[in-house]
Amino acid sequence: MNIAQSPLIRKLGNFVVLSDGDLKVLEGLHRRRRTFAAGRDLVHEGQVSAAAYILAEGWVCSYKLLRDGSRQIVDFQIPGDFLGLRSVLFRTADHNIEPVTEVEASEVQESDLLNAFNTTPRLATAVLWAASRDEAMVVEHLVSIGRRDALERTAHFLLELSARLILVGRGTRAGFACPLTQYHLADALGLSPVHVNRVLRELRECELLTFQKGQVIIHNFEALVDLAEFDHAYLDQDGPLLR
Amino acid sequence: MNIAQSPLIRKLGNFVVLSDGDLKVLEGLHRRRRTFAAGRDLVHEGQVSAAAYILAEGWVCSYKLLRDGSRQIVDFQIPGDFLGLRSVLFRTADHNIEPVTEVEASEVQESDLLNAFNTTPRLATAVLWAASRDEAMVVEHLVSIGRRDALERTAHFLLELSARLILVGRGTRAGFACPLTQYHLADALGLSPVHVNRVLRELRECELLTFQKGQVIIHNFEALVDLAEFDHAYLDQDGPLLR
DNA sequence: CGTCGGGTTGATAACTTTCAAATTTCGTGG
DNA sequence: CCACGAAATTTGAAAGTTATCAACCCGACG
Repeated sequence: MNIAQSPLIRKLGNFVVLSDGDLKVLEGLHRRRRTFAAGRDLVHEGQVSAAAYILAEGWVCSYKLLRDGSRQIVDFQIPGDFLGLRSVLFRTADHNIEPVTEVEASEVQESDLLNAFNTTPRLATAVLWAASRDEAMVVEHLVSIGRRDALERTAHFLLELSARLILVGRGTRAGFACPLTQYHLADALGLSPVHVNRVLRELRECELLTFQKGQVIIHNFEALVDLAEFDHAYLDQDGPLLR
Repeated sequence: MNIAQSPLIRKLGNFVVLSDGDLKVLEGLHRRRRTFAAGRDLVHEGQVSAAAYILAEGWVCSYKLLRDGSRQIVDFQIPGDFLGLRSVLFRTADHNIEPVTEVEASEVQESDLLNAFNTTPRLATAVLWAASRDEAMVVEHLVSIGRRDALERTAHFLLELSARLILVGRGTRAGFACPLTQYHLADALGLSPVHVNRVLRELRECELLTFQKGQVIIHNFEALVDLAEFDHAYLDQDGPLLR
């Protein structure tokens, strides 16, 4: 794959203008490509992990397991996202990571990462930015679960996914391919799978969006945004901020 | 106040051993002390803010407001915590900050902060650590709201507060002073104030803990930890990690 | 005193889960 | 290409948890 097509570059390009030098360094991080099978945990809680990953293809989710067997998915990562940045800096993973689909990712050693940051501060800024965006997403997720009802919450979640996918060229306002099951949605949204099903039906019947057969089709973007009180300021930049 | 008593230093000291040089730099950050009245927002969403703060005395909360007037408190900050680290790096606040009590805080300019980091990398590590811990707390909060029922959730929240307060010398395993109202709890836990009241009653009647008149008294620490599935690994270090 | 911000309680309503079962989809081997 | 079994989706009914509404109480404070 041409480096310029990489979803990471595409994403970072929304935040900062990357020089040829930046691109070269980024390319360097993309050696050591690895593939992971769906379903088999990539990282488990408590694991003393060595590497971070840049997701090139496929989806993963970060989650925590509770004693009673229920789980809470904290976040999904899609192409262009970092995996385990924090685990690298702090040596121990505080959550599990499961590939939702087969995944291709570049393994990044701690030293290479720090090196890249030292060489190209602009890159460091961009990555920090991305990390900060991820944090903002977790906060927004928290707000959703705490104060939005199931319908709003689901709509918000799918809109956020949509915005993120558009940013890496994997979706449009009309919809996107989505490998998640209703169980994934349930674990992410803090709902039961059965209720997720009903909510999806309602969204469909209101002609807001359809989620079927791995496809999300957005019928009425405006109405969804309004329903979910979705504010994409925290995801979308209106063009690069650093030039 | 003697600098050695500062809650920030006390907290960071749990993560890294601070040299005299580190302490000196930290002390430098503590000029420009300011006081804020309870209830009047310190930062509001969208504000283009300039400074971060180190909380010396009092509690604040970070929250988001929804259209229907409900709010979700994302986190509380207690003495020794940083305020608005992210807003400084990214220029715009994505949430509101309200003092729960009267607050004393040291204003820190972006430049001073970056300067301190450059001078004393160990300090930068410690602060990063603290920031990372905050992130882990938000994640744990998310899990609570998503997958724990009201009782477990409340217990977990109060245990976490307890652990944090102990770390800065403001509490013991037996309890702590807590200026929060039941409304604060409700907004943090994603519950209604009425239900919080009932939950607190139940915790009291089960002789687990009492929350009354601004005091949290922990009657049965073990049972609470078990009920809440509380794992303080993410808060407590078993002694400093960097020497 | 009267008001106001908390706290407390009961009754009812709303939302979501759980349980159970049927149906559809999808990957794999025949 | 079809059959089969497992996984995912769908639906109904009943139960459970939490929210809402409506009072009432109490102590602080002007």
